[in-house]
Amino acid sequence: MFSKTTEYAIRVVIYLSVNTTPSSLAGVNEIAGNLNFPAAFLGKVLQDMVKKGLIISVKGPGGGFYLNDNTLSLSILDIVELMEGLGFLNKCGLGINSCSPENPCPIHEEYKNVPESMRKALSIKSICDIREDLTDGNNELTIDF
Amino acid sequence: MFSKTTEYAIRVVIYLSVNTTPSSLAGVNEIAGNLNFPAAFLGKVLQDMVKKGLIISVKGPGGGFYLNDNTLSLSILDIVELMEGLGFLNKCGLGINSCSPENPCPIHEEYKNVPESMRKALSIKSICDIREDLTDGNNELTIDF
DNA sequence: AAAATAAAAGACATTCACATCTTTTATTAA
DNA sequence: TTAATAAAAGATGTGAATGTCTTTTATTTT
Ligand code: FES
Ligand code: FES
Repeated sequence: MFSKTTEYAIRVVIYLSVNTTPSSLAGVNEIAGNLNFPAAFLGKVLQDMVKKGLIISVKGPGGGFYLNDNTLSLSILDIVELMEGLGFLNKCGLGINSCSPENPCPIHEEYKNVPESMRKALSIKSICDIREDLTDGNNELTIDF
Repeated sequence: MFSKTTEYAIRVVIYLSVNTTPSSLAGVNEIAGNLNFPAAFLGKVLQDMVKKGLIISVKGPGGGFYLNDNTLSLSILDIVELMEGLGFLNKCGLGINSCSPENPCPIHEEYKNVPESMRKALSIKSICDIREDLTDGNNELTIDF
C-alpha cells in the first residue's frame, strides 16, 4: 500500500517512541538491526524524517535519533501524509487515476467505504496511544517495534 | 492498489463485455485506442488473458478478441485473483508482510475491515451486472469502458 | 589537539514493473 | 498461392523505487 520509505518511517516512529528518550538515543544500525531494515537505505529515510521534523538527530559519539515530542500526538495517517501524501485515499478502485463522483467507474459506489475505513484505521490512534499499547503489555501485540 | 497488468485486464474485460460478441471482435489497437493504454504492452496483457481463459483471440484479418462466456459470471475480484492473486487482501496495514492475529501490528484490529470492505466492493457485482449498468444507461457512469 | 564516533551527503548500483520494437505464425481474402 | 492482416512470441529498452558504497561533517572523549 505504501512505499518502503513510508513503511520504514512508520515503524521507526513507533520504535523510537518505545525505545528512546532525548537522553537515550538509537543509532541507524541499532534501528536497522532490530527492525530488520537495510541500514544504508534506512539512513536516507532517517535524514528525510529529520528534515520533516518527525525525529531529532544527534551527531557524534553517543549520537543517534529520538522522537520529536510533537510526533507523539500524530496518527499513522499524519505520518503517511508527511512522507508521501494522501493521494492513496483518492485512488479509484479500478486504477483510474482520479476517483470522483463526476466520473464514477463501475464500482465507484461499492468502493466508497474502502478509503473511508482506511482513513479511520490509520487515524484512530495516536503514536502516543500505540506506545501505551506496546508498553502496557495488556494486549497481544507481539511484533518488535 | 493493483499492477498495471491487472488494471488493464479489468478494464479490457469490461470493455469487451460491452463492445464485442463472438462475431464482432476488437483488435489490440482498437482497445488500446479507446482505453488509452500503450498498445504494445496491452498486447502482452491480452496474451496473458487468453492463456488464463478470460478472453478468446482470433488471428488473421478480421481477427481480434472477445469475451469468454464464462467471464461474464466472474467478479472483479475473480479477475484480480487470476491475474495477480489475492495477496493484497492479506497485507498488513503497516507493511509487515503477513497480517495475522498471532502477530498483530499496532493497528491490526482497526485495519481489519479494510480488506473486508475491499473484498465486498470487488465481489458484489459480476461483469454481467456491470455490463448491464453500462448498457442500460440508467446510471451516471461516464467513463469509457 | 588528536582520535574516535556517528550522522549527513553524494555518487553509484540494482531491480522490477512497465513499455517498446522486431520477427514469427496463423488466418483470411483475392 | 499470393498478399494482407492481426495475434503470438522474443528481444530489448526505460525509469523510478530501492539499496549500497564512499566521503564529508559535526561532536565527543581522551
Ligand atoms: S471512480 Fe473508481 S472508485 Fe471512484
Ligand atoms: S498485522 Fe498489521 S494489519 Fe494485521
